[in-house]
Amino acid sequence: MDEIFKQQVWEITKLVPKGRVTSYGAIAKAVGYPNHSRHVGKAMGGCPEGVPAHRVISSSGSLSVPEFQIKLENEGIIIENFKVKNFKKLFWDPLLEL
DNA sequence: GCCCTGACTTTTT
DNA sequence: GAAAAAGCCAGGG
Repeated sequence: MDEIFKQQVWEITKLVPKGRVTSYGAIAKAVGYPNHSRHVGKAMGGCPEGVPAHRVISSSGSLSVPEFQIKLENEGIIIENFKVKNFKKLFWDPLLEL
């Protein structure tokens, strides 16, 4: 994947409002790669400080990284059994902001 | 250029 | 609604 791709992914991720979440697929679309949701995840693996990667989860509302539960709860997001409660309400689509 | 892998998604049971 | 399978594309060996 190109560095540009990562950069864009991180930019979008940083735009996610506090207390909200989004999905890999949504970000993938936002950066212009609708079917590269996986690579969004890979880009997250090398995300720098200041990027709220914990707000990026799968489209089902389940946490890819259980560890993020703490941070999410800290932002006011309710986690239940490794899944985001009220996911539909908390879901933030990057495309709406572009 | 083939094969495996991946913080995924969608469809089908 | 949860679990399994198929689909998707780019990178690395």
